[in-house]
Amino acid sequence: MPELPEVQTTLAGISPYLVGQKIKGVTVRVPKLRWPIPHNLAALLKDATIASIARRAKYLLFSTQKGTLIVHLGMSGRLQILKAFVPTEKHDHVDITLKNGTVMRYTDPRRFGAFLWTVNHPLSHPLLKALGPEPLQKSFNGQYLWQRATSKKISVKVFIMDSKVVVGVGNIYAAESLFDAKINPNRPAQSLSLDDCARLCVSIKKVLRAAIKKGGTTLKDFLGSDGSKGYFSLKLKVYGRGNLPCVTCFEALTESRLGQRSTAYCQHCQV
DNA sequence: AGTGCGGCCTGTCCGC
DNA sequence: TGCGGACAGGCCGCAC
Repeated sequence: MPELPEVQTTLAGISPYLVGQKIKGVTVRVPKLRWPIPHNLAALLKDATIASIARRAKYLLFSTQKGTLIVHLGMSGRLQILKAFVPTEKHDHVDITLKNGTVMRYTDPRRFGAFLWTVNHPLSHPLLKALGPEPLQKSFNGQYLWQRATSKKISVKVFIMDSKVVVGVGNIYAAESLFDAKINPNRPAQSLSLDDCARLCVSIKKVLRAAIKKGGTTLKDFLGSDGSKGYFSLKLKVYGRGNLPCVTCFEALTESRLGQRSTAYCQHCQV
């Protein structure tokens, strides 16, 4: 499931093949994603040149002179670059074909992803305008997090997964970051000290950077944008390891649910 | 305003 | 072997 590191990896994987290229045509086979793909997307993109591709949170922004294509990979979405003909399979919903013959193919079994179009500045789009800071930028720091946590009764795990607080921290990385910072995920956000918040910020940045470096944590749904099998070996310390021994103290990890999400942590190490 | 949760989907795994 | 149900998950949007 693409989290921020996977989206970043996808961006890096597809950019060299797409930026500066002119679009020959777009085929939409299944328009029913999280929201319907605009019915005229093919007409909008035909003959457009992809000037640049950027990432904001988990959204990919394809800029053209006509407007911006906003893509979200949802839970199971994947973008691949095809340099030769490959027959479509069941969940291949969109092809964007370039004049040079290269195809960017979107595959998404669960169809939680999105293809949207805007002629305005993409960051002013309703889905993007209220987003919190990027986790890797300097303004995301202990002071900021501590201020935002004031009077917040929700658990710190749910808090850091709120995209209005900080973007790109999904369930896996929230659990891993809290373990790294030695903070119990059940603690109310407002109970965190400034020092806790500073440690947590450092841990979030550390965990995300490590994952980006490894090319993203790769679960079964993800393939690299070049189509190669991408089982990267990022070792998760708590996520999915309920009842297994803590890597630090060897006590059994606790697994519970927080905000309808499975949460694993060490009751001994995380205070 | 802050919080909690339903819904969107399909593949996989479990128990009967 | 087949089948129903639980579960996984990002994130919007609604209800309290």
